[in-house]
Amino acid sequence: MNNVQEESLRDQKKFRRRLQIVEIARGIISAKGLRSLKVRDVAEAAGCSVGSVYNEFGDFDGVILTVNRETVQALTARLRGVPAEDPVRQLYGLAETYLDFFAAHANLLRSLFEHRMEDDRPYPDDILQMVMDAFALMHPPLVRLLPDADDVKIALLSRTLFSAVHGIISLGLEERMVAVPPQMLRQQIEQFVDTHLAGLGIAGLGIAGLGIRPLR
Amino acid sequence: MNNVQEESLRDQKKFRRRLQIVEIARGIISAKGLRSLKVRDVAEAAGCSVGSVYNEFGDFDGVILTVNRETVQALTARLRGVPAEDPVRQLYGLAETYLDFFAAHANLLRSLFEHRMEDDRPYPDDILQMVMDAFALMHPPLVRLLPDADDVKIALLSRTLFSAVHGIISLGLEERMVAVPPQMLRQQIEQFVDTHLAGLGIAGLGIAGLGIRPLR
DNA sequence: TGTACATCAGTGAACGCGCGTTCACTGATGTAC
DNA sequence: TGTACATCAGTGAACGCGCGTTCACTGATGTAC
Repeated sequence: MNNVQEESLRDQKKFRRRLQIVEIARGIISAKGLRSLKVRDVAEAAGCSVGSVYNEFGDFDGVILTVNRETVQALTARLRGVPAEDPVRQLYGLAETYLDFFAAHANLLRSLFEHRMEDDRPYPDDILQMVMDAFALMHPPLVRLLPDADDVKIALLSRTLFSAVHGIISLGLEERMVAVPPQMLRQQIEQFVDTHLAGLGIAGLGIAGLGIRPLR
Repeated sequence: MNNVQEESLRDQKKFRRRLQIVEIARGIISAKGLRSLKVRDVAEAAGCSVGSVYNEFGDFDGVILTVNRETVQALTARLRGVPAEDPVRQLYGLAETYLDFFAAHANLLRSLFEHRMEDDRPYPDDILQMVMDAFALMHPPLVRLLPDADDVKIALLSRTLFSAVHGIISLGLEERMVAVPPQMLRQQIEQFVDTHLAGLGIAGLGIAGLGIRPLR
């Protein structure tokens, strides 16, 4: 018996179960949407009782928030992987990576943005912070492209770009109000970034034009 | 007794009750959000029984959809009121009017965009059509500004602009993920339109700049 | 190594509540004569 | 105008179901000696 902190058999099982529950919950949200997530379904699919879910997560919101937390983390990891050599390409890359991630995990992203807590409890700060950090990834390339702009303006611009791109993608993928065929979304996003950068006085990559070359 | 189609006393009462129910429901959605709308509350506040609500609307979705329908109608009316003399000013006007309407009726707009039907029944076509018509109001000014662009490109551009502005406003008003102080939202929208029009090669109004004049 | 006791995760039936929906009944309004 | 009957909106208690949550109990794992 060594004294190094070691996981007991109990703790290992508990940990595996926890992972299992989260995995199942994520699968259900991803496939059928947050509104279709039920404790009983999770418990059954995870091969345990509903009590165990409560044992591990306190309440059902705990499960949802864990999934959402991991969703931001995965998104952030993907965004961090965008090459940063060229700031213009980086901005395109961030937008396209967001699109790809959103398209692949639409219901997970919706869960992240739409989940409301019970009885007005506040949304966990760490998750909000991670979302902020994620779109702060636009700051460095923007600073490089607009060396004269101060921090406040960069921050505002990055919020604008994020919200705009988010709006185009989320309404676009919904296919309800704004009927854009999914295969055109990428083109639409590229066009958007192109035009917006041009408006900032930055020459874009000129992809998928309107027949109008920005800053020709 | 004349034969001209006249409303019976019964019909009048029925009609007033219907208006009353819709009015109450709108008030509740607007004040507390769609999720807080309950048949019993509506009936009590309207001074009738829950049965009457069902009598008039078939099911509860019927009430919600009626409110949503009137929301798009009100929005469209406001957007049609934007002066059309100058196409550039018209585009700014449409964006700002949308912002004002959204800010004043945030929960009604959210109800319009977020409401999902029970058991996958399709969302009523007339409402979807009205939303499409609303943002098709951008077409004429865009056509005037970009006479060389074909219809498809104009349509795509208007969808992009609508989604982007919608994203900026809806995330902005939510104050959760994207913490923009409400009084800055107007400035943010103006800046966005400014920059995007500049990117399209159109001189904007140059409001609220980044310290960078588009197409200087 | 073995035994006795302590701990604590796991269990799932039962609880409780919210809430949309129904339906047999009532009574006001409309119609016929 | 009055009376008798028909119609149909209005009523609200009761239904039914979904679903998050609890809790007394079980049994596996850990600890002490």
